[in-house]
Amino acid sequence: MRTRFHRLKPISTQSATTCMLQVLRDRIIEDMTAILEEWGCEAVAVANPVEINEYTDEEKGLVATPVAFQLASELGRPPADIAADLAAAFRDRGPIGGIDTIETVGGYINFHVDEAFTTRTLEVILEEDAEYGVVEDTVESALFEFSSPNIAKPMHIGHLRNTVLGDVLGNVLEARGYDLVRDNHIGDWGVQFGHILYEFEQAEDTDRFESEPIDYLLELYQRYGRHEAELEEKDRTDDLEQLRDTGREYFARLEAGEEELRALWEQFSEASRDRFETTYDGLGVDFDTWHGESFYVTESWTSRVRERATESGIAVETDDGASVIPVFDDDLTAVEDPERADVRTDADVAEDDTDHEAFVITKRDGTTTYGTRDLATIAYRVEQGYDELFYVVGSEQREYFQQLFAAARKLGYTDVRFTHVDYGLIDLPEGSMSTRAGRLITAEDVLDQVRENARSVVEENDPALDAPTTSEIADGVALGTVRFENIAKRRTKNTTFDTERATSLEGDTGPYVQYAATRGLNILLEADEVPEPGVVADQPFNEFDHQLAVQLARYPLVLERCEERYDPAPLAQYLLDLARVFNKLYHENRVLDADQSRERRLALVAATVEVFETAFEVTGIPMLRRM
RNA sequence: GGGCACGUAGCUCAGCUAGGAUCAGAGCGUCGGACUUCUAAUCCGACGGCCGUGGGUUCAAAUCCCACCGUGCUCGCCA
Repeated sequence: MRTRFHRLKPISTQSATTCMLQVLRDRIIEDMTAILEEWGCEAVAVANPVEINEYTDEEKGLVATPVAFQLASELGRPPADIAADLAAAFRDRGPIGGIDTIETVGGYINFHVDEAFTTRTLEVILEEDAEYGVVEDTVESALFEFSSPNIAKPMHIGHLRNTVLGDVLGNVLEARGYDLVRDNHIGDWGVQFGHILYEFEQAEDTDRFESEPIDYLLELYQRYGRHEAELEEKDRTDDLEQLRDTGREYFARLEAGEEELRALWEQFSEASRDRFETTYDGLGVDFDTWHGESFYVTESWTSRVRERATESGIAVETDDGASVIPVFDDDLTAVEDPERADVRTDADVAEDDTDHEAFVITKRDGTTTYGTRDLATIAYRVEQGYDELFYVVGSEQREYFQQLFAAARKLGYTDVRFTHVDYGLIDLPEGSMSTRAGRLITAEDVLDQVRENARSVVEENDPALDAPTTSEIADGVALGTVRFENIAKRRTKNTTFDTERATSLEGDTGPYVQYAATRGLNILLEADEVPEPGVVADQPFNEFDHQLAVQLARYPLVLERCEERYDPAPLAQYLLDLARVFNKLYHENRVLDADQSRERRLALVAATVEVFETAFEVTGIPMLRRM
């Protein structure tokens, strides 16, 4: 699915991407620093002295600085005067490549880019090809955990968001120089499997597992929930405890390795993984490893961290035989950061101390908890030698992860960086999702609905199209819709799921962006060859051409911003902008039959398609030949 | 109650990290225009907002600080 429809030959290979805007900004800052030093005002230097505007016009420069305002009180002169002097000083220092004129408007100093900037931008994109915006030197090796569905349950729209967000963010980090191992940390262990195993043994309809394994397992899970609820409702407290004990006992037997239960569990696990594979195929998502939680139990990592905790004295045994690591409030400062984290390495808890939480690593029945397995996972990953561990997990687990990281530091895992990439919850109009209550929308349901919507649009637009092509386009549009939808919002936002909106193909959506890219691609396919920007640089560009070139220049900065925020949303927003600007150009300008600008515009369109393709690879949005 | 997020047009959201200049933006919805042209899944226009509230910092605040209000999540020997 990540095929590129065309590939432009690289003219030269470059090790690192060139961001024209970055080059300009750095140069201007350099000059400005020198000037301010001459003036004796270097102390005024501020965090962000030079701004890059998204658009350029007659008045505003693409690059500008309001630094004169900051100097005004220092120098006791009006900003406009200072700006004029500064601009003159800039001019005296000689020309800046890519900058044409330096003008002032009030206290602003505007740097207007020239044609050489535009040409160079196009050249860089066409030369660097798929490497445009990419940082090639490896900065860090990291384990990147995302998706992580639970077996015996279907993937729902929450997993969908996690999976797409995680996959795209992973791509962003790789483009920014991270060496990632993607791990699907399957939720395949815990007392809930004791519950399911118990219900399975009680059930008389177990033959249904063969034909519809996931639905059946889900039903068993819900059955247990109903049994609990019934007893609770009737206030049969003793029976309820009895049921819970039994569930715990089944899990304890599973964890102890009882063969019969283990064999059943294997079947559950395998059926679930098969189903997940299908969903991931449809989404175009891949993992390097699928170590589930069970892996760390089976491979004795849980025992190892327990021993380590006990021997080092950071864990204490409670009266009823459980083992806990006390995590104090003070332990939680900057736990993610290996440089700044500072935790207590004893477990001396005064009788009435309340400034700590007990992080349980052995329950009183001897079994592991989610936390035990996560610590074991950290132990394993640290031994693998990663610099950083990423966790793409919902924000509802924020406090938990703080405690987990603190516990890991106490265990002596002090060199690795932890990053919890949290994101807002998705709930339904009727309330929060509940698998147990059957209140959920599955990922497959959403995909199917979008495919159906897409198919009917394709059939309406192009009734003569053959069936396979229709499906191919519909699938491509559906994937583009779902992937875009799940990354376009800032990740910290909560969302109430709206089926109509989430499956819509109109407005600020994936198909809008795909359509623009497809139009561009078709212009290229009509043209026989793409000229070199430098050779045709004397052909005229109008404002639409220039706006588009400016958008293209921004791309590397957008990727950088995505990395800084650990959020692909800025990239999605950028794609909307790029598509808008391109659509406008498409409407206003002719390319193939332009009088004087044909070749230069072809280079511009080629660069645009290149950026679309590169960004599509990052976001996993398919590039379509037609739609 | 403590902690963490979020609060911008009727609705869904950008913009906030690094405060700047018509910076109040997009989409949906509503109304009205544009296909003999490289695909109209497009484009253009109109309508629509004291940027939750109140203070503060600053030459300058949607953006930073404080307080408050509202919403969500969280504080399990669940995951």
